[in-house]
Amino acid sequence: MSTDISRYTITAALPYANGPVHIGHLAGCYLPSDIYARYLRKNDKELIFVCGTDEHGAAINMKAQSEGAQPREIVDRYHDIIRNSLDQVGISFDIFSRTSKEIHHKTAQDFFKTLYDKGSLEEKVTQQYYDEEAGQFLADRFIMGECPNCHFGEAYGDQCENCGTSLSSTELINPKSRLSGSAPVLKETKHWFLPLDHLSGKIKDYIQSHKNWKPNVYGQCMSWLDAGDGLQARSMTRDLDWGIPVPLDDAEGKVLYVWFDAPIGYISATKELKGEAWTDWWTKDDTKMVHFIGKDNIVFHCIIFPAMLMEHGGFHLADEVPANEFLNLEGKKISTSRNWAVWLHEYLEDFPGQEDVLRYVLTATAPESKDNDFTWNDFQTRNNSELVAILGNFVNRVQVLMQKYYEGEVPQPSTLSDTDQAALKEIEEAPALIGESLEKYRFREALSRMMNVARLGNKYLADQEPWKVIKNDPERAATILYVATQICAQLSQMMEPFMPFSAEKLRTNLGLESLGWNDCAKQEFLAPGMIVKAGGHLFTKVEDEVINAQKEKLEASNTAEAEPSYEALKGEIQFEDFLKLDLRVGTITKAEKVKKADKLLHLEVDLGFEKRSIVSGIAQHFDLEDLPGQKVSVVVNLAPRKLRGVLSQGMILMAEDSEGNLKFTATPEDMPNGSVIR
RNA sequence: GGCGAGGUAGCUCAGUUGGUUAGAGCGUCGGAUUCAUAACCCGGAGGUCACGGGUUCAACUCCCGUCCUCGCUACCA
Repeated sequence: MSTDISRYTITAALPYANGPVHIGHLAGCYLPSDIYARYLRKNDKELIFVCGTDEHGAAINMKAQSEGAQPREIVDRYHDIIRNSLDQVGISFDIFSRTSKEIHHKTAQDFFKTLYDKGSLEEKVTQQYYDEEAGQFLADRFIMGECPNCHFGEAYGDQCENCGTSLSSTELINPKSRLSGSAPVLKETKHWFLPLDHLSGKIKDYIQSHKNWKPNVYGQCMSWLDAGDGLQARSMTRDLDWGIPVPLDDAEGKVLYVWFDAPIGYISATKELKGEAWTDWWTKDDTKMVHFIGKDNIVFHCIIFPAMLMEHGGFHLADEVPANEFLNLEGKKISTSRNWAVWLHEYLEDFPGQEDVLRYVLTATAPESKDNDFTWNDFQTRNNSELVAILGNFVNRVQVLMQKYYEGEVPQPSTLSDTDQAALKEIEEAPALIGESLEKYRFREALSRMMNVARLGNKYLADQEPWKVIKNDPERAATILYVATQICAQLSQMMEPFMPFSAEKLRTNLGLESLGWNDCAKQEFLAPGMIVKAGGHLFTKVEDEVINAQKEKLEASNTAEAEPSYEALKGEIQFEDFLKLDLRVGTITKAEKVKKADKLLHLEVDLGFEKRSIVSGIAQHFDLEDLPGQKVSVVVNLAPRKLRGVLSQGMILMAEDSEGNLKFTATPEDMPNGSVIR
C-alpha cells in the first residue's frame, strides 16, 4: 500500500494567532510532524510540510478590542512570535504562511464560490443580535450576558467560561454588546450553510476505510457519526468585519467562518509554495496526506474538512490523522487564560542552546495514546540521566578516547571479533527499526530505539575496555575504537529527526555529512584516517536551581492571574420589583438524584404550609445524605417548570463563588418553615 | 445520563490475532569499574495487569457489570 506513494503532504495544525504557542502545542503536533518530515526527507521522499497562522475569527477581533488595537496588529505580533519560536526550536516547515495573505483569501473565496455555484450551500435567514450603535451584527463572542446556567454575569455568547457550558447568544440573560455596551437587538441576517446529512454515508465509508487510525481518532469520529441526530448543517459564514469577505453580491459585511477558511489554509500555503503544481499535492491519489493535530481538532479534520473537500470534489482526502491527546503541566490542565503554561518563546530565552532538550523531553513524554503530564522534575531527570548520562556521555567517551590514543584519527581495524560484528550489525539494523516506529507514528518508541544505539555504545565500551586493552594489545584497541566510532557516527545520523541541532554538532565533529536514512544501514561511516574532532559536551546538566526557578515562575504567573472575578452588577430595579419576590424559609426533607442528569437533584422542601418538589442543579456539590434537614431560603412564587421531566416549584437560594462552588445561603436554624424572608 | 478514549511496577509507558516464570526506560538498593559530565556496566528488589463476575484447557488480552480519569454531549431557574 505504501509502495506507490509518490509524494507526501504533511500538515501541522494552524496555530491561532491570538497568543504564543506552548509546550502542549509542540508535543501535540509540531514536534511529531517535524520528526516525521525530517525522517522522510532523509529518506529522499518528495514532500511538503506546510503550516501557518490562523488569523481570522472573532477571538482575534476580541483580543484587538480588549487591547485597543487593530486585529492586524494582533495577528502580526503573534505571527512573528509563533513563527520565530517554532523556527528556533527547529520545526522545519517548507512554508509557514498566514491566512491573512491575499493568496489565501482568493483560494478560500474560490472554494466557497465553487460550493455556491454547485448549489451545495443552503441559504438561511436567522435572527441574530445586532448592535445599533456600532452598526453591525455581533458574533457570539461579542455578546456578553448572564449565563442561563450558572448565572455568571460575564458569559460569552458562545460559551460560559465560568461553568463551561456551550451557549448560543440568544440564551443569554440581559445580553450586552461588547462593542458599545448597549443592549443588542435581534435582526434578520442571511447565512450560508453546508448541509452534511447527505454526506454522512460517504463520510462513514471514508472513516471506516481507515480502521488503522489511532483508537482515539477512529473512536471519536464514529461516535460523532453515530450520534442520534446525525450531521447538522454548518454555517460557513459570519457577520464580522475581520476575515475573508464572502464572495457574493448580497453578502456585504459577511465573512467566511474561520473554521471554513482555516483548513483551506493548508491548500493556499501549498499554492504559495508550489504554484500551479499545488494540485499534485492535493488531488492525486499517489499523494499521502497526513494531518498532525491535537485531539481537539479530530472532528474537524476527519469529518468536516473532508466533507468540504468531498462536496467541492476533486480532492484527495487525508490518509492519516495521527492526533495526540493533551499534555498537562505539573498535574494540571494547561490553561492560557490562567497562564498555566510553559511558553515556547520563553523557554527558548531561558534555555538558550537547549532546543533539543525540549524536543527530546516532549517527544519522550508525548501524549500519544492518553493525556500525559509534563513536569519540570521529569524534564530535569530526562536531561540529566538520559541525554547527558547516556547519549552525551557515550559520544564524549568516544571522542575523548580517540583524542587520547589516536589524536582523533580513525584507526585501522584488524580482525573483527564476534562482539564487534554483533555491534556493527545492530547499528546496521537501527535505521530500519527506528524507521518502522516512525512510519507508525510511534515517536516515543522511535526515540527510545534511537537511544538504544547509545546504550549499545556504552555497553560495548564497558565490555571491551579499550583503556585496558591498549596497554597490551594496541591493535585490538584500535579495532574497538574503530567500532565505537562507527556507533557514534550512526548515532549522529539517527538523532537527526529528533534532535537536529545536536545531531549536526556531532556530525560536524565527526566530519560527516547528513546521509540518506537507508544509506545509514550498510555503511562504513568513518574510514580509517578520517579525523574526529575533540567535540565537547553535547548536553549539559540542568541543576536544581534552574528547575526550581521554572517551577516558581510557573506558580507566580499562575497566581497572578487567579484573582477572583466578580459577576457584573445587574441593573437597578424598583422596590415594587423586589416585592414581587416571595421568599420563604424551608427545610429539605428529601433529596434524590434526577435520572439521566449529572447535575440535577430532586428535592422535597417543607415550607410549613405545604411541601414542594424542587429541582436544583447542585448534585455535584453535595452529598445526598447531608441534605435532609438543611434549612434553606426558597423563592416560592417562581412559575413551576419541568426539568428532565420532574416538576420544579421554586428555587433554592445559593451562594456561588467565581470558581463555581456552591453553598446554601445562611438561613437561621430556629426560624420555622414558612417564615417570610425580606 | 449517552458516546468515545484510558485505568499495567515509585514515575512515564510497551504488551501484536488469548498460550509457558507480565516487559522497557527512569528512580531505588547492591556490586563492579575508571575512558567518560560521580557518568557508564552488571545484578536485585518492586506488579492479585482498577474491581467483581463470566466464557475457555488457558485472559492483561474476549463478554457482562461496577468504580475512577480525560474528552464530546445532555441536564443546571
